[in-house]
Amino acid sequence: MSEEKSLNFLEEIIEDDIRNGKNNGRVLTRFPPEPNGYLHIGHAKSICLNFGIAAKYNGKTNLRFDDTNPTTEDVEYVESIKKDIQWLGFKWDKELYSSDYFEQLYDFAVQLIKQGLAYVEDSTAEEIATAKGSPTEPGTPTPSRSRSIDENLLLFGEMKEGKHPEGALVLRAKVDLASPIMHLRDPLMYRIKHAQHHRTGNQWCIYPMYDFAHGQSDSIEEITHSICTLEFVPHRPLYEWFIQKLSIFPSKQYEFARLNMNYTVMSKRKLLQLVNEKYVSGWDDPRMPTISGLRRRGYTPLSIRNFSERIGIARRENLIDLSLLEFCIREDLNKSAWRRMVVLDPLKLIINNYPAGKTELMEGENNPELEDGDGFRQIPFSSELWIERDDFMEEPSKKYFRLGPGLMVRLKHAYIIRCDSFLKDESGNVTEIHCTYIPESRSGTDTSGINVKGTIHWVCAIAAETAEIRLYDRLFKVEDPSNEAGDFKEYINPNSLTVINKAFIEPDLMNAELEKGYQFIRKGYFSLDSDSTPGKPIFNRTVTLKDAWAKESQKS
RNA sequence: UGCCCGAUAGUAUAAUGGUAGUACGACUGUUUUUGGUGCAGUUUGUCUAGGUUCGAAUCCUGGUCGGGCAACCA
Repeated sequence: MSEEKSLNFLEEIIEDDIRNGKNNGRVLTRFPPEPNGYLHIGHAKSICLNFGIAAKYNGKTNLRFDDTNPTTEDVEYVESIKKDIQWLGFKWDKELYSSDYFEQLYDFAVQLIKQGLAYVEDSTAEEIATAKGSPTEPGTPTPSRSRSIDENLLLFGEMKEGKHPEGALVLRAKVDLASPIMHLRDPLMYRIKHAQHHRTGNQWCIYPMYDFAHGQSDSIEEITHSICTLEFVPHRPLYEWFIQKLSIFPSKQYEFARLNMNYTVMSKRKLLQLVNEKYVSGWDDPRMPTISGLRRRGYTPLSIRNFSERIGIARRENLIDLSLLEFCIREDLNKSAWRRMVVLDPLKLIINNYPAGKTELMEGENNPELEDGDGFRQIPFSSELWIERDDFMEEPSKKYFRLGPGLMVRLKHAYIIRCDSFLKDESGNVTEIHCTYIPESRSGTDTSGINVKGTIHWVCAIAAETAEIRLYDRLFKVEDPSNEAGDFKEYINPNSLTVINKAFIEPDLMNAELEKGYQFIRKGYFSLDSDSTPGKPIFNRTVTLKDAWAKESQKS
């Protein structure tokens, strides 16, 4: 029937597991964000993967907040993360928190101490680091390593009870200080933090490290396939070590390459800097690669899901072209966005032979891609119009299909006109152009027999409303700002935002709705910004249309 | 210089020992009342040197290149 689509390597693993009856064919994944920032397009890839792959194999996905570091986390982030996942169109099975397991994790730690596999360390962070050795030299034991089990139990209990200041003691796993895998050189399991946790408050003053929380949480939930990004590959031996020593459910970790995209940054640390240092207006600034930023910019959930599908899943490092994301949103919006006419850079056009004061209503389909145009709207027309300044050239080149002295164009949804003359101000700028219209050329009932090459958009000067338009360009001037010398912020594109205070919009756009895409004909896709107030719409440009003319004219 | 990943067109991603394909990009033509869309087509690739094999992108060995690992972050 349908074309067999090739599987990515994770799907192959899962199909293999199902064939072999592993976990009785059960598939349970999890999406485990730390609530210390907003989700970005890279997380969207992971969300689509985790939720998508589970759904494909009749499994489920838990949402688990990996909240083991109270000093960086906040409920604001928890709420934004939940909203973004739902907006993308996914439903989690259980909403869970690593902090739900603090008691259980503590018991696990006690168990390991009793097994002689964990000890309380009293060296400083620097001393610990030094004693770990280097990749080419083995580490050396600290005096704490030989502490008795009873003393370890006593001290760990004291840590929990808050008898020690931050930094005084940590709990370490006793693995192998000579391991060629640095991660196995007695990693930290617990540290003291006298901090307020966003869920457990002051109940705890010791917090498990990632390595002692993540795998165990997976295991407690009986996650079958714990999918994470490549930077966790070195953690896998430890992940397995803890599970084995604790004799708990053997969740398995698999890694794929995280998404990198050119002309932006994708680390929460850097995104946080952009927000805190006011390079952008917030996490949802339309220039941000965050899901909330893309939403505000006008991206649709479908476009992001399609994007995630197209970029694929592999273990190779990648740098995806922004143009692919743009293709995905154009593809979706072309099929769904209502067409409207807006003049961004206005020039007055007067039709000399059209009766002054007369108005007509022209009819325009909402979307020519859809059946019956997806309905129609009325567009007022009169003898005075606004057209785009770059749709007129005083001395047009050969390939220019628009207006110039003596040239004819079609006014979209209206008449064919011919340019007769134009006016200039004292500094040489064109201020007004005068035309003649062909009465029998009206759209739909054209009997003029005239063919013109160009069609331009316009807005009736009498009926026009106005709006603020925000145009966005890539946030960075270079493809990979993190890879450049110096601070990545030096490479921010100073022209990433252009504000047009007063654009002329056709009246129907006063009814524009949030999170609905509009195509401003010949200009791009736009959506209403949440800063809009009644009677004062603000539009964000989601993405331009492909513009073959811009390329053509750049050549010369 | 210890350990671990990885390497297929500009960018991604398939081919699971048997014709190197697909998408985006680029380019050409065509349609079009959006220089948009659609349609048709062109272009460019298996890191390298050996080996195994009738046959290698795929398996083996060496090399090269790229990335990661020594946070009281996740």
